[in-house]
Amino acid sequence: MHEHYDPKAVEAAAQAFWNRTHAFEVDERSERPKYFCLSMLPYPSGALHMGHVRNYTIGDVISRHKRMTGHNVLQPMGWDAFGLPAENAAIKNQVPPAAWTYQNIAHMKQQLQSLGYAIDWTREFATCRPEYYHWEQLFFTRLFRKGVVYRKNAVVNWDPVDGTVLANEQVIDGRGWRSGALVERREIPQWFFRITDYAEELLAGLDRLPGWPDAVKTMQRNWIGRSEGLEIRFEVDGSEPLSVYTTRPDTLLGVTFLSVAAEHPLAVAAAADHPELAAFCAECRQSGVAEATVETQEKRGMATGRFAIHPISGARLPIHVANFVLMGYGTGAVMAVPGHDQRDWEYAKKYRLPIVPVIAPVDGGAIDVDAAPYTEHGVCVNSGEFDGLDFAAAFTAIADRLALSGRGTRRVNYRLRDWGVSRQRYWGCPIPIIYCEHCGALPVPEDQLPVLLPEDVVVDGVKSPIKSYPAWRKVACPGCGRPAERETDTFDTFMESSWYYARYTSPGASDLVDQRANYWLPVDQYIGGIEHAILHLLYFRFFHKLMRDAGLVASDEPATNLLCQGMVIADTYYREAANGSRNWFNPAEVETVLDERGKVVGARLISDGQPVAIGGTEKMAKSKNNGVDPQTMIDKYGADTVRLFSMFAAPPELSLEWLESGVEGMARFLRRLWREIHLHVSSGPAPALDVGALDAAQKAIRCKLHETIAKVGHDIGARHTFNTAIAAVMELMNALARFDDPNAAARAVRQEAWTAVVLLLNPITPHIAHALWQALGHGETLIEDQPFPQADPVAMQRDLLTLAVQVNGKLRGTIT
RNA sequence: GCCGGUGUGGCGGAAUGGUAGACGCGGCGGACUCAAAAUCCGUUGGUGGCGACACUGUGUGGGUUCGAGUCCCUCCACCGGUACCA
Repeated sequence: MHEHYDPKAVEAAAQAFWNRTHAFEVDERSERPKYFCLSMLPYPSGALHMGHVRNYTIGDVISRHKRMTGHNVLQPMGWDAFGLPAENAAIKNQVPPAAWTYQNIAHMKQQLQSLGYAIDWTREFATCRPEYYHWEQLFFTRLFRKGVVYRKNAVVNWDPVDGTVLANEQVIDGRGWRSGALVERREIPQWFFRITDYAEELLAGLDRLPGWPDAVKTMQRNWIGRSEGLEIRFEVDGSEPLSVYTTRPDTLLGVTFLSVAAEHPLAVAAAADHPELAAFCAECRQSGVAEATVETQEKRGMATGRFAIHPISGARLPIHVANFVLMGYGTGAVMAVPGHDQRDWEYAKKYRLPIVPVIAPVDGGAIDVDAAPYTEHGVCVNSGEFDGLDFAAAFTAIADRLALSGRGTRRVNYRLRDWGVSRQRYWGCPIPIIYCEHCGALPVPEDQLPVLLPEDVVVDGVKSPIKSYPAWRKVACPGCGRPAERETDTFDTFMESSWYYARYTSPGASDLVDQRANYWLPVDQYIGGIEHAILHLLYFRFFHKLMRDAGLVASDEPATNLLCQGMVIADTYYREAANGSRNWFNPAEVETVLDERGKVVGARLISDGQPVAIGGTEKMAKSKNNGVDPQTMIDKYGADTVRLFSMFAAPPELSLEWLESGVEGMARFLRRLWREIHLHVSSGPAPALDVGALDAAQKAIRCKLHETIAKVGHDIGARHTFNTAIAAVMELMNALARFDDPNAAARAVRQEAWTAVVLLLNPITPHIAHALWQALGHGETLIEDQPFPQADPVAMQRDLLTLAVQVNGKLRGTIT
């Protein structure tokens, strides 16, 4: 054993050993129970960032720990390789998206490997390869035949100057990010999945996922947004009736006006002979489609001059066009009850529309709807025959009354909308559809799949290359053989990430998966960022149910346990230029100025010694230049130190602040561990441990050891609080370092203790554990095949206990 | 706007409703050194006191409890999502 810890040599040796012995390749032929540990696959953006390091280290710690507790552990890795950034990079660097992507994958794979993760690399794939998306296309054509997918119009952000569709991210302050043109809403035909057919099951399934965080389940529940209400038909003078949905039919008599979307047929018709309204509608369309944009913009509207008839009172109600009502979400029309709805109240105040109270508090208290809307449930007033009814009774009475006249139907409604999967972009999986003048839209026949995406293209940032590529587009109709055209839209990249987990189980299968899927699935532990709480994780669950209904998998849910890790953040520093723009400096270029207590009172740039402003601690991002490159850290400190800090600095769910002094502390810990074990090993061989012959101090050390074993096992295995597990090992090491008893029995205690420490740390810092395991006399073996230490309850029995004495909740002394 | 989360020393954080601040970083003092680095030892929430110790302290304001960082309500700040970033 070397006297000094040399992470480079230690890590190279351990990784070479794992590669040589194919240590982490697994299959289904095992006596052990299976354990599928999955981390969300990375988008190959160019280089690994700290968020990846954190995510994959958590997964690796869980994987290695599970293997040491007797499981057959699968930990795979792949690449979510389609997406918008590749097209942006293509324009900037004049490289085809495919070439850029493959280059990034090669680089990032090498970076991941330097971190020593226990990954079965034989199962790796990139989602942009036909060997992968072939099966996605096949599945889509099957779902098409089954009726799960359909085509309809949907709104997109339209850049009228570039003549292209923009992603929400590409709309900055209502303008296209390249052209600067005011963005418009425009309807175009797109492909949809009937996810709303699964709304009820997706909702109910959440109750059977005890291993998922409550926050995620709550967000998904609210997103699906099941509600019970009434669909009400309002007759309209000289026009088709308007349908609206409400969850508050008890307020029906308080409706004083209706609002429709600018794209609503009624608005379009009314605008035809009303130039002012036409101008307003055009203005309403001049906005992005993002919900956050629509819901936070100033609420505006205009009367159409049309009137609806109240289905009970017969009153004439003005119909307005409003910018906060969107076509395609619901019916594109809403009824307004300004007395009992905040938004309607504000709108009525602004446009001087009547506000009528029709609900009063149950306790008979007075309300003034002119001062503020009363939005609680109560009893009906000013509602004729319904007066005095509470919410439930009024709901029933009004529903029955409207049902009789054919003007209302009870309906369960979901906030969830069908999943639009069409994207007007190049770098994605081609949608396998052919359009024929005579036969309509037909799926590409199975024997003609995959529809290959050409990779050698020039991207100009305006139009997808395959849209202006006739040789690719023109094809014979699979129905009648006459000339036809391919769909040139590609899939939403959430498609690839909705089933990749299943593909890992069945490399080489001639379908999405084969029978091996049912050995490995469901995923036992899924790990990824909380930012995926709704969209990805809902599509992921939905796709699993689609695969189940196609007979491909047997389970109902894709993953039984979910861990959502927080962001990685770092300090930001900047100088303001004369024009107000900020120039950001990387934390590595800056040193902080401290007061006499060690509090940060300022910062200066190392290169010129002049002050820089402190901008707060934020998510690592290029825009703030506060990213810390994992590679630099690995080169400087070694992978184990980087892994250790990632796990120690915060519990996994919280954000993690990257601080280099903290990293140095972890390096110090590993050096000290190495030195202590070197000291122990060079003190000579340890005799067998005779528990009955130990003195009090030796027993106390064993007690501490076994308490630590119990805590670490619980913290890693059950709580996933790796930070407290590491803290416990540090405490133990501090105690062992102070325990300098030279006699033979103490050496035996130390041998037991250091052996356990190495095993406890192995999931977190596997390279140094590999080296120290050998140093402790075990030869070059795979520690993951050793059982994880088990606490001995006899050793944990304490002779002394400290009790706190409280009087009225205040500490007044302790008794030993 | 709406949905979800977070808030504890100088900093990251710890704490089954029962001794707030484990562990680490930083600071301060010391040892070693010609010196520095590395390493080691001690100390470190605030205020008062020579001291034993006392008081005070977990974003704000209230509540429940013998006892609240922890449970309930209010407000504030920040973070994530908001359906075409992934």
